Amino acid sequence: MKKYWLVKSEPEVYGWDHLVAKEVDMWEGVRNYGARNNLKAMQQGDLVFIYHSQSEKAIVGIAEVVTESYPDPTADTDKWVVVDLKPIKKLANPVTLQEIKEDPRLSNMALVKQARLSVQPVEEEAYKLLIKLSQNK
DNA sequence: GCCAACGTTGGC
DNA sequence: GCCAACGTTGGC
Repeated sequence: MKKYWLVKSEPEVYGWDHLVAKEVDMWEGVRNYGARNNLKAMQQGDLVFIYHSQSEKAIVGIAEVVTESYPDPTADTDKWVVVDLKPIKKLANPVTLQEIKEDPRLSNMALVKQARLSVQPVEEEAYKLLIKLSQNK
């Protein structure tokens, strides 16, 4: 069954536009065990929200997992992994952290409760709702 | 730029 | 293996 995820990045370092420019790219640099476990659970075809932290604090686009996890070639040990992501589409309107916090139906999202987790699962209901929010403007 | 939250490291 | 100290992330 298809699953949904959310990954965070700082747009100035590596954001949605970088991914679009590359067409398909490794999502690398995850150095956190919780986040890594989520990366490992990703499967081909899963959908991934790209969230921009810091200056933007909004979900900006959707990517698809094209290759499930494999060892991170940029790491000096083999305990870290990456996945390959392909941008699918930019959201019509970004969904901001503020909007997410204001919606009680989204208050249990890891994004709200565990601000620092850089790779996190998203419930299917939350996914659908976020898509709606991105269109209702 | 500050600070809270949280993850990691290292001494014991 | 515990826990204090430290470092990093990210919202404000």
